[in-house]
Amino acid sequence: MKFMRIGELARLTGVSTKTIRYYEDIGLLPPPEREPNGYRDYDEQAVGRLRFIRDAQATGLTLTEISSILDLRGKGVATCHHVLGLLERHLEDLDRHIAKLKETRKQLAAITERARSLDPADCTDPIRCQTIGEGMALAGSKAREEYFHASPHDHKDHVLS
Amino acid sequence: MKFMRIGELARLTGVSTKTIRYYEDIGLLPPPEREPNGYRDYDEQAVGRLRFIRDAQATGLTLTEISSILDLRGKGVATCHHVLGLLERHLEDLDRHIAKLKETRKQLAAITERARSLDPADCTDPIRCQTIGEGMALAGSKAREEYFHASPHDHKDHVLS
DNA sequence: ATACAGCTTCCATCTGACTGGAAGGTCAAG
DNA sequence: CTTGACCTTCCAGTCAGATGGAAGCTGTAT
Repeated sequence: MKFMRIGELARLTGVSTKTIRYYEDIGLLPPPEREPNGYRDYDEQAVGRLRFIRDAQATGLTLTEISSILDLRGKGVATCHHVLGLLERHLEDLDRHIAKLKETRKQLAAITERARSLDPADCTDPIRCQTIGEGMALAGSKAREEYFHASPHDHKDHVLS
Repeated sequence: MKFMRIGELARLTGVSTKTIRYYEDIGLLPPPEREPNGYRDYDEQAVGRLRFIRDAQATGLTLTEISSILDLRGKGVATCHHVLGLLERHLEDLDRHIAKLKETRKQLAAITERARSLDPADCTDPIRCQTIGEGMALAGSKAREEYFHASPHDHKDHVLS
């Protein structure tokens, strides 16, 4: 029964084929059926699983942790308790994390407010902008853009022009 | 004027001495004064800065980005509107991220609660443990409706049935 | 005087999560 | 029958963010 190949799965989930194979290598995705020609053949469960991986990753779980959650299948009581514990711990982490985010957001907002209140005419000195922009040219990690689902345009566009 | 050595700073912030030196290497922390014997001598500003780094890092900012933000704060200069734009985007990202985390937290909490409320003795059914795993998947992905439209409004049938 | 904790630099190594590229098989369209 | 888009494996490289260890100095306590 043919469902979809790796490229289709990649398109549906936004995860690259490279990464999908990598997930299979590390045991995060089960090896799918193969077509007679050797091509991977995924069912639609794989889509859900892959999307869950993406979402869980965004809440701060590592791939290893996600793997242990997904590996539950048929493992019985111990795993059940294990995962429940994992979940509870993660909830606490999440609460702490959210609290910190709010606090830091406040600080960042203050910095932004101060910057905004300065005279825009001061922006005529390229050296100054360059100084501030240094390191920002290096900023804009791809991983983070995924994490925040930021708009696709590069941070470099905003630096030094 | 002697304030504190690297070990004390590490204790106050929960950041290892190794990591503190590493942050200095990459320009995230300014080189501190030195005692006559060559030991690093930090003032209490360093504590705030290091704590800010930790918090900002927890929001998903890279060390490079944190560095540029700290430069902006430290110099008090710069009404480079591009930098301002970057900061404002960070804020928007943060708001989205916080909102997403809160929602995920809520869903995870619901699933955890249901799992916890089971009689532990009932946890002998491997299928049930398996369905906890599936429930997890439901928690993370709203887009999943596309694939489980069969009973989109009765999640309980998918979770811990 | 010697032990010991704590500091120094320098350099190598690790982990997590990918990402790239070579070398080659598959298959429908032109 | 070749082109081009996909697919395969395998292995190496990258990047961020640390972490470990060697070799050696400092300063206090027994």
